[in-house]
Amino acid sequence: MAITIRDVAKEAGVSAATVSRVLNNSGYAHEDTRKAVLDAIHKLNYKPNEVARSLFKQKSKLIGLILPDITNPFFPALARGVEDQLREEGYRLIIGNSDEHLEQEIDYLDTFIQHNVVGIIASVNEAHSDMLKNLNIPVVLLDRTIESLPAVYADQFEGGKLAARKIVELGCKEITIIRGPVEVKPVYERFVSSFQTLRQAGVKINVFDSKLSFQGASNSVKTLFDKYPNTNGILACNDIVAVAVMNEAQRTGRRIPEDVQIIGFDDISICEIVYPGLSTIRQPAYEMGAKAAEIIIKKVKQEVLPNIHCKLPVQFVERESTRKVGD
Amino acid sequence: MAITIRDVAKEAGVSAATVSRVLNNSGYAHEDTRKAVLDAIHKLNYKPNEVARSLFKQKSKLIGLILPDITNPFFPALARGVEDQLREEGYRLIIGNSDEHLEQEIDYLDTFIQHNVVGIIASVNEAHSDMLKNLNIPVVLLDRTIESLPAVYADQFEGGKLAARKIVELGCKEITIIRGPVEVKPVYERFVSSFQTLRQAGVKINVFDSKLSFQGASNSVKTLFDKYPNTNGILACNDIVAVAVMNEAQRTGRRIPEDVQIIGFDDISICEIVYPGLSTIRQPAYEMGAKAAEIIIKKVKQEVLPNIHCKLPVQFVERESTRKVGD
DNA sequence: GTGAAAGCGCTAACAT
DNA sequence: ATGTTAGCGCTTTCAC
Repeated sequence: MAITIRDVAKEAGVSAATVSRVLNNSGYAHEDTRKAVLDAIHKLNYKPNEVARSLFKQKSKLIGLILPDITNPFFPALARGVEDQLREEGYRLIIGNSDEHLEQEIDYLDTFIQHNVVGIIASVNEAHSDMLKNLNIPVVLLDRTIESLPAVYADQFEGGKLAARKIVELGCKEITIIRGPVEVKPVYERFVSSFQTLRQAGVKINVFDSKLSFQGASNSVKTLFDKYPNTNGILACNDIVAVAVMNEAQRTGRRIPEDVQIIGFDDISICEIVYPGLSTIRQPAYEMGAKAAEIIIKKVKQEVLPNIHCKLPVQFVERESTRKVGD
Repeated sequence: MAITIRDVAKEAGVSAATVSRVLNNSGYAHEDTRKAVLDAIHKLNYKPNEVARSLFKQKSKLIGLILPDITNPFFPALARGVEDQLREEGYRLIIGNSDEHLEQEIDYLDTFIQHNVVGIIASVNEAHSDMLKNLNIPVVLLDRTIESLPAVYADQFEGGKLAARKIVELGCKEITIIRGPVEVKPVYERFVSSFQTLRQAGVKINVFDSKLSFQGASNSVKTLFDKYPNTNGILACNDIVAVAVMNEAQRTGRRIPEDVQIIGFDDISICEIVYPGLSTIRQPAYEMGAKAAEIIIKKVKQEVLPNIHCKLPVQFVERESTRKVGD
């Protein structure tokens, strides 16, 4: 059917082993044979069968990626970072959405292993991470992390603090923190950090709960201003929720930022195109993905690193949903 | 290292061939041996090596998916549809973003083949589709399609017409169509259809160009109202552009929908959370992905279908960026 | 009904 | 410097 290494061997008048050697730059090969082989490869447009390679070597060029839900714009940004970095090194990505279901995570993990993936990058909740520890291939956690495994993530405490500080500096007196699901660690951390910071600042604090998804956020947020009509500063757990809040604010006749200031979290692309532009805490999602890919590649290449925890910096991105009172 | 079929065979006191038979429900197996084998499998937690299977059978359980850019929210919706449908049947997804670069598409295609994928789902521009025709595995085009290959897509002409009709019905007299890149076929088609429909309606038509991406749309759109200050109805080539336009409209002091009405295209999640909510032409992205997956599976199973072109319906989703004048 | 043997395409000893 | 051989884990004839 397809062209095999034997076809190339025949064409070049050598053995399959020789072709393999020039292909992999392993062992000796006379310059002339080398040329002949390369010519044959070119002529037949031969592409080695990765499956056969994988079977023999017990390792593929595949990396498994498990994400909660690619439909949430933060994750595609991570995924692109991973993919672009991986491609450079000849690796490919098998991707799986878990929808936060343990069962699906396990399912994907199993099939990743069955496909001889050489490494796994995953974003899972703490409670789900057990099976990741017993894998005998490298694992790097991304965004959602746990202590005992290598990880790449953004500085949630700093982010939470930054957001809180800003909203206080901006002059808000009654601040509502919108807390996402507490099972999602980074989201919980930013909440805690914001809360503590606000506490110290001595402002009035409200806590309001919301889902993270589009649908969920939109619903959750509807009662926000009924419950806290006088809130003039809002810290949202992510940008989606923040945009939903902006919507609700405007719907109830509030001006942004004059009446309510809003700060999001993540800096997904939407922030820049909504009106008014959404001020937010930027997580370098793409870079996080790329970093995770870089680490996994190093591990695959046996460069044994310590249990590395790579914390990337966040930053406040100022747009129009915030403005210093009096400016 | 990992548990192989031989381990199971030993455990069950049978040969590997027998294990294989019960595993695949092929050939005979005495009920008792069957049970013994199943027990052994369970006891050892054996999972067959898909790579070995793939090598022997010359076909894997992998499907390749090529998308322009997963960072554009329309595509994750497609991808989820594909993935969810595929998972049900035990298939897994290798995913690649092409960024519309022919080179990257070819690159991914090559490595898909090298990994023995059994089918490919792709969203590529017409000019890039040549190499897809010469593959000897099933291909289904998704969203961006060409005549000569099986395809799943939404009815762009109907969508374009619908949008145009609506904006006229709504009472707009000077309508601006924002045209995306003409190389992107569905985008071009909806433009043509809108344009024709508007033509027949005898309203004043402006045509304005924009990129499709967040960044691109945001920039492109900045001069829109300088150029057409009196436009009171806008047909955007996609929702991202539409939101960027809403931004620009509000920035220039226009009220939506009182001063300008805006209709987007796609119905991505953002539409629902922005303020005001964006009226749009809905493409059933998730269903499109699922349908493409369904077709590719059928083809993989040799159910030879004709060169199927599956056109899914679009619909107008009314939100707050449009309102009948006088209402 | 079950086992032995061959082979998918490749690579890594081991010979030569 | 190159070829021969064996084997990665699986499935499928083909004997029995």
